[in-house]
Amino acid sequence: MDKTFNPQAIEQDCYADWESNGLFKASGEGEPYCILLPPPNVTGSLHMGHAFQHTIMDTLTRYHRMKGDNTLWQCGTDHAGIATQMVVERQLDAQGKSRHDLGREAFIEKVWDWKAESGGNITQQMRRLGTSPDWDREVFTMDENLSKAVTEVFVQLHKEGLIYRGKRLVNWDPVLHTAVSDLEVVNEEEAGHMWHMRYPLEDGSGELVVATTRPETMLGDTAVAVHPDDERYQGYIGKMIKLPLTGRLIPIIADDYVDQEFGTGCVKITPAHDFNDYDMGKRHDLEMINILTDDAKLNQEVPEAYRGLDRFEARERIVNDLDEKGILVKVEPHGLKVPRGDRSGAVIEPYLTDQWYVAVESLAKPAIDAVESGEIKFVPENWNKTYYQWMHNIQDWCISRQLWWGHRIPAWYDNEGNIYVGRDEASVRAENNLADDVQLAQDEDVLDTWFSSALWPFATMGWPDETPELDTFVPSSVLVTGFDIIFFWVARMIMMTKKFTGKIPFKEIYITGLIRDEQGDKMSKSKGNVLDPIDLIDGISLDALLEKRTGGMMQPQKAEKIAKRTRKQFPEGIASYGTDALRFTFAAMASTSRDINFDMGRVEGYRNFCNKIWNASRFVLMNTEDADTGKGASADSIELSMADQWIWARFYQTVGEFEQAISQYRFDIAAQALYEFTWNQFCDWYLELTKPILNAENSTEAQKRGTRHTLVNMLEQLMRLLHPVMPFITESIWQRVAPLTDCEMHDNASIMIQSFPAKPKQLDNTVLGDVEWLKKVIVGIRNIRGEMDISPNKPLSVILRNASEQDEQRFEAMSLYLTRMAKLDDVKVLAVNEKAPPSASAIVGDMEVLIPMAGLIDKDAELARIAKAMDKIEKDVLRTQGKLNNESFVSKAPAAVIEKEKAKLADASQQLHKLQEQEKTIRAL
RNA sequence: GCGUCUAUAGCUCAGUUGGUUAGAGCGCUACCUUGACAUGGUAGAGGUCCCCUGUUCGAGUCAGGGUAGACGCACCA
Repeated sequence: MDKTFNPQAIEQDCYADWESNGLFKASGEGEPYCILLPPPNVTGSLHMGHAFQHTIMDTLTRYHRMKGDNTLWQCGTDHAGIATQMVVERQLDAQGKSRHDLGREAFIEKVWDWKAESGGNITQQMRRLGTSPDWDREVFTMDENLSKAVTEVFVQLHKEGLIYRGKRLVNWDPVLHTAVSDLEVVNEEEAGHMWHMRYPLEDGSGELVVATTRPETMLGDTAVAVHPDDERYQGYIGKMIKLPLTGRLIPIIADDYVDQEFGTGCVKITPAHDFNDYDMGKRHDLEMINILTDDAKLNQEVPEAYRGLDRFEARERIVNDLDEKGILVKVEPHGLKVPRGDRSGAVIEPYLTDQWYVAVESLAKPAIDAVESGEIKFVPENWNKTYYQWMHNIQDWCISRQLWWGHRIPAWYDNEGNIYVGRDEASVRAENNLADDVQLAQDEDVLDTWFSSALWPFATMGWPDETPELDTFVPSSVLVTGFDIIFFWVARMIMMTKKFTGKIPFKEIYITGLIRDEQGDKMSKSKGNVLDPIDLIDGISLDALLEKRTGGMMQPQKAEKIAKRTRKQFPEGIASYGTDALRFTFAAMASTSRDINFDMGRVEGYRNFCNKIWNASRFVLMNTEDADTGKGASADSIELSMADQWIWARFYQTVGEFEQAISQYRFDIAAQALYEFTWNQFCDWYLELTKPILNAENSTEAQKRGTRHTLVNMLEQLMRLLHPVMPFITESIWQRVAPLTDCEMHDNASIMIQSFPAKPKQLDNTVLGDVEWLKKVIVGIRNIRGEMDISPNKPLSVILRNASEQDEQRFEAMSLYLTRMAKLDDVKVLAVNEKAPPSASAIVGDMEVLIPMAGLIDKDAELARIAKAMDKIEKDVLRTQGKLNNESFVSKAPAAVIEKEKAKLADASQQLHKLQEQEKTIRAL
């Protein structure tokens, strides 16, 4: 074995073996345990958020597999309609072509080509992360079977009237030329203006001043509204306005939507281009004049001068013209929320089109109930409030997209404009008795990507066919995902799964935090702070990292700043930390917090942890590989030392802590337990405690065998415990150590399919106390050495004063450990009344550990040390006395708490007394 | 406007139903190349738990108010 851990040397081979041996498959035995992978974009690549969530899912999957559950991690990828289509369109654009030049069929073929080219990328990266989903069950949302489910759901919902087609105002992206759902629109505060304009009455008897942030929409105004109770305008209601620039006559109407306090209290109404105006238009039966084309230019409905102008250009022209005509009263700066498409960044237009909708109200009810009843639990729990808030105000879902890449809507039109929905054209004809000569054209639109994602829990299990997987793995056990897609995905899966299977899709929803950079900023290409998980695994040179961060930028002017920052943070690039260190980091950072600032220092620390494990194993193997480890030996030929018994007891405590933490999705606590045990107990103490036995001349063969037996078996079990989080290093070490134990080894033996360490029924707690005592004595002596500046190499004589019977027994039993680990050449137990020479001292319970000062210890230094210790304890004594002297504390606090305080006071007073005695003795020298 | 979250060591974060002296990692200081490991060992320093008021025998933890910041939803003529 190498002296330092080298992850590259082991990871790839390991994975190939697992996969080719079929170890990722559900066993078919035991309790079902299932996790659904949130399908990543098929042509995407693995980012830190994926790596984080996948680590958690894989840890759960591996843990449950080892626990003997029938464990399935169902994986797959998403066709990601808009995102993928945009990528391919950009490629075409580079060749000076648009998708329309190719035509629908050829374009879609291009997308499939792109999928074939880049589609394996993210799944290969997942393999690098060590994830263990059942790859043979991998599905793609546009696979035949999933598409079948999509059609089936659409047809059934349509039949029930829950999918309908309607002309309504939608969020229109004028760059992508498609409708998008409410969720795909982000409203950001931007600086704008408020224009006030005079609208003259038709009869010339006056005017109303209206204010707007979008003056160009005035060309589509079909009313002006005032509040019905507004005294200022009582005389105006019902009169007509002559709309400037167009000369159209529009009514003044009264509607209590109008806020009298805001602006002038008069609102221009443009029903075809504003959601509120649309509602008002419906209420008052107003004309709806669409003045825009689908790329947001003014259309034929407007005066000739403005036709064909882009909306922003038109705004300028109209404002100018109004100003010239004296219609513009004033312009004020005004902050407003601007709706933009989350993909294109374009300003979204409310636009009147025909679209398909899902009527969600009846679907939402059972989905709300499922969470309210506790059948589905959010972890952390308060996310259910976010869920309820959205679900209780849910709007119908616009599911049609004017794209080409996606599931084509299963609807056909005849020449009369009749719509037929069905599984395919033939069944539409059959079901509707349409003659062969009736021409049918399929709807051009495709479905929102999230429509197919919503079916993930059951469509991946074979629905609409009746399959065993539907029975076994629906509901799945837990969904691991981010809060950013609770509405997009989680809520819709609950609705659809309830609707079509009658079951919930998952029992728990573990909402992870969002990975941010070390300063708490979101990672983004434009900020240049993106970390690629693969680069943390393999390492990357500074040059390559700079190229990655600054190459092909949308805003090249930022490149220099990014390069500077990158050079500063990674002057030598990024080191190779290996998968296990990265995974451990993610686990350790997975607390309940919603933002997780990724700290490179943690990765480095856990890389060191891997190295520690590696070297501990090296030590174990060095001492056992060519020796008798008691394999197959009878129990009576193996003599376990106190240290051996202690480490087992400590180990199972840790197993308990780990399992408890995992059951609550506290991966940070679980990781902490693993780290603490492995480093601070196993390495720092246990391995050191084996050395005296292995090296002592007078150890018996049974004792040495016992120690070796514990070394290999402990390490073997520890690897199992660590395996769910750190699959590679544990497999690699396990392969070496398991043959030294009684584990059954066959050709395809892997740690992956060993059972998880199980706590024996009885744990001997007495050894725990014994070894804790030993540790205290050793630490006390080391402390004196450290603070007195006595070389660790200098052997010391030690005297134990006021030792109880138990102290003496413990000393007898562990003197070998004590003398070796504290480097003592002599230990003497002082008899009662026997005088000790002047000494430095450490206190362990009632016992004092004395190190004679002669020739070793500086009087002043020891006095200083005692003063420091007394200071600490004095404060303690005072605080405790204060509490116990407080009558209300004594009368009101629970007895157990008072007892504790009393014991504490007694202990502290005794220690203080001893320190005072020591001080007197030393001062007298 | 409605709702959610965060504030603890220089940095990144734990801290359970209120109850020992508030913890970890990194960083820092001193010493140590000891046959597993310097990606290491030993010892140590470092805290006004954001502020105020309250409840309580007792508050980092609970309540009210405030400050600073993050996010979601709705609305903004």
